[in-house]
Amino acid sequence: MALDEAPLRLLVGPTASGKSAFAPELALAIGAEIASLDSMLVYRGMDIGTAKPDRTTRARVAHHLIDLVEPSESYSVSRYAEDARALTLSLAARGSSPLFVGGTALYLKALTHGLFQGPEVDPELRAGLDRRWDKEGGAALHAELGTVDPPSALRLHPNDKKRVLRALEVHAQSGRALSDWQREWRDAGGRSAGRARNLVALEIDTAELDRRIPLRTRALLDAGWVDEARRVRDHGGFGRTAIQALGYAEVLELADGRMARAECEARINLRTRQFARRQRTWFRQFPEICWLRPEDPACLEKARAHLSR
RNA sequence: GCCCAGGUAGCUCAGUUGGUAGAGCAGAGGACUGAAAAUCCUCGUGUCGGCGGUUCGAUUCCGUCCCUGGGCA
Repeated sequence: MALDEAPLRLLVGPTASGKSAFAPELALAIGAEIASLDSMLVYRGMDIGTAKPDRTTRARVAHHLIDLVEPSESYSVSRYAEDARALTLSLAARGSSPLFVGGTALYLKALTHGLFQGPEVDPELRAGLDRRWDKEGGAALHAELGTVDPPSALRLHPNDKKRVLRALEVHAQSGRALSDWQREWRDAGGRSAGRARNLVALEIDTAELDRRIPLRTRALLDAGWVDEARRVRDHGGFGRTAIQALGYAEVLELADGRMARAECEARINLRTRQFARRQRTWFRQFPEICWLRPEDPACLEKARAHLSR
């Protein structure tokens, strides 16, 4: 179908690498609109802590896949894949196309490799498994997974609660092993596994990142992050996924006087650096990435050329 | 100046009844398909403060010196 023929164009990079500043220039240069590739920009009202692009920027270039749900709602990679697909179709219908920009590697993989058509989350089922994990212990549930889905049990560490529970959940819902779904998906080539894609990433030294992160944390706090976090909590609250946004838990402790400002900043800086490192690990899984340095005067031109291949 | 408690991994500390030491955190690497800014796994040689002494052997015992807290003057 037409959707799968259009090459994906993406700009990725670790947090604080300068994507937000660079993206509008690049989007204008290639005649695209920006589609966020970020699991935390989807929440309305979480603007400061997630460093969401501001109004001025969004007025210059249209930004999509931002502010999709309330923080109290759960969002997920499957919803993202659907939303991204719908957006691509609607842009195509008016002769435009998206430039995906962000740092959520799982969403990137969902875009490039697609998702198998398996069962969605069943909150009650999952809650029940969660209770069993606490009561019977992870080893017992991992052993149980070994009887219904040996490949997944082999692949997953017994302590990997999140994935062990998901694998059990998939089997309980569909009667099929998660590994079956995945194998079938791989064998079929995936819905868009072969889809052409042009991937550009911003490269930044860890020393420079270490310099920028504390400045960014301080700037976000000075811009009113504490009030924002309080506002979200007092109006609807944080859901299961939104509360995972880096720093909000710490900022709420600061708001309640349970943590000092200096400690709060230090803690957020630490977690941000660790996050950036995990992102680096992820991006190494995409050998086709064209790495560019933002300080290179020809960066924009190189990115434009790479995405226009 | 005297008394007490400490000085062990980048940080906070444990420990060795004398046979050259290990946790947490940090850091590095890895994994990752409906929670992903999440979650999980792997990786620990460091003059055990300095110098002497006792000993086959000292980080451990003894002496002395230095440093850091606290107390008394």
